[in-house]
Amino acid sequence: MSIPRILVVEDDTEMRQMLTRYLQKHGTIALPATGENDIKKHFDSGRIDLILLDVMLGEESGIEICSNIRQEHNVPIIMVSALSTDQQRMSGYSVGADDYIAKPFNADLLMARIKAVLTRSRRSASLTHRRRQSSYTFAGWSYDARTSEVISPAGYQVALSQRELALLQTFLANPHIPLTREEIVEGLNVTESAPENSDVSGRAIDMLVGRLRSKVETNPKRPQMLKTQRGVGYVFAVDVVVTDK
Amino acid sequence: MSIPRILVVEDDTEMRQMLTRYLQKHGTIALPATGENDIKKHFDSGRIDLILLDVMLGEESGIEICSNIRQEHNVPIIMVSALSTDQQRMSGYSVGADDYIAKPFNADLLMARIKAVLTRSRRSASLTHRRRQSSYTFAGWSYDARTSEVISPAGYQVALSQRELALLQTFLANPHIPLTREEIVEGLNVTESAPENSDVSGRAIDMLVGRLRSKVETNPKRPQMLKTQRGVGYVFAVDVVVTDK
DNA sequence: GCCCGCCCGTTACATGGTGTTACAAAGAGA
DNA sequence: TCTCTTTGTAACACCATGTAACGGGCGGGC
Repeated sequence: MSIPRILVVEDDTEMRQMLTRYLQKHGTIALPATGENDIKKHFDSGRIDLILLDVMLGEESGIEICSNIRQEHNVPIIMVSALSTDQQRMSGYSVGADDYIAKPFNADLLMARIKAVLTRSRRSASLTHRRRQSSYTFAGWSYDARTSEVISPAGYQVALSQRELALLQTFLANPHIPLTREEIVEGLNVTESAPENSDVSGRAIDMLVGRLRSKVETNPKRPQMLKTQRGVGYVFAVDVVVTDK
Repeated sequence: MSIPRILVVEDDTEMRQMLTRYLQKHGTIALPATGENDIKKHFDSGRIDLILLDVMLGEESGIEICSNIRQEHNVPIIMVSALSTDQQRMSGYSVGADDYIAKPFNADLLMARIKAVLTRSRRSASLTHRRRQSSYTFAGWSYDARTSEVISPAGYQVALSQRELALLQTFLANPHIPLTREEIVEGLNVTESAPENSDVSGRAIDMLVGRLRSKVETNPKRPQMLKTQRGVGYVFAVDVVVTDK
């Protein structure tokens, strides 16, 4: 892939300059924009790989802009905001943002998330899936990606940790496909928009799978869903129904 | 596919109305029915894509109705019931229900299952997208490739290792055909999505066959199914019935 | 700031699957 | 029947994986 072209939509001049400089220093092309009109111009004049969008743009609402962009383009969007309540986060995701980051943010964290989103969209066909507000059903279980709620066939809500959720999501995106441990790690890095989890060591995935099994398998000793492929990795061995909301 | 037409068989008026309204809101055509007579009328008057069938219908037994329908039509059936014990579930499946859901149920979950069943039946209609989701029957045994379950004639589930399963699958795909050890190794490499098992050494297949025999032959000393072709290899010497799901 | 609890990776050990080896048993041919 | 070859079987060893226990790190509450 060529150098990523990132559109920085931010009305505060200082902030905008800071961001563009930072992005350029990190090997990307940063295109400054202040509002919806600018965005359109940039779209007309060339490829855009990602949009960094401030939620509060004086007059205009970032949320609305995000929603508009989404209707026309399939470009990844990261929302940036001083507001970080779940409420805000929700409305960001609900209009199709791929990630959401709160001000003030650590610059390196931002870079990591940008990388994650770019990687994700590059391979969205294979390992990963867009983070949409889908809900999944599998073997009587249901998982709502929006609320991260996991419901057992008996109707109980099961509490999974973040990492376990990310693992589950990775499997749900690749049912019936044997995944190597490396692929799973990649999947986790993409699903969680956390700073690149180096995670080089060996058995961590095994542990994680074990812990997920203990929570979602009826009989963890004889797993029905999270099956081991000896010498390969793991497979999610049940059908998954995805319901877009 | 056109809009799915779903027959809702439920004697409780409130429940029936609730269900039909919900289904209609989700893009399906819901046809209300209260008993077996209604069902027949609907079958005569048009296409039915799926039946949602309450187990407890006052006088009539849903199980019986299900069984009757199955004898005449090949329509998918989802049983709905307040009883969710495994006992009940079993008798539901044993008369041919495609799924079983317990009251009270989450409406979205129900919708997801409906979608799953409809997708499944659509898939089986088109020859192209057939995965190896077949189930096999041979000499009283059954093997479900989807769940990898092997059931003995007596009804016991037999646990086979991955390699043994792959071997069984290889034989099931080539009944009555003598296979050399090399051909079997190839078959295993195809069946298992494992890294090319070089498997150069000699006797491994013999061992594998031996182990499979010890699990599926009544008298492993005098094998009836996995017969040895001296100087050649092995044959799977019973008829196999393949049932696509 | 301190303490507590949770997440999660690490480590060490247990378990189990699978190929190898060795030897016994069964066939085939002389 | 004797002998050679092929196959069956049990014991073993190796390695991938399962699992329990530990501990560092981090965030929340006081």
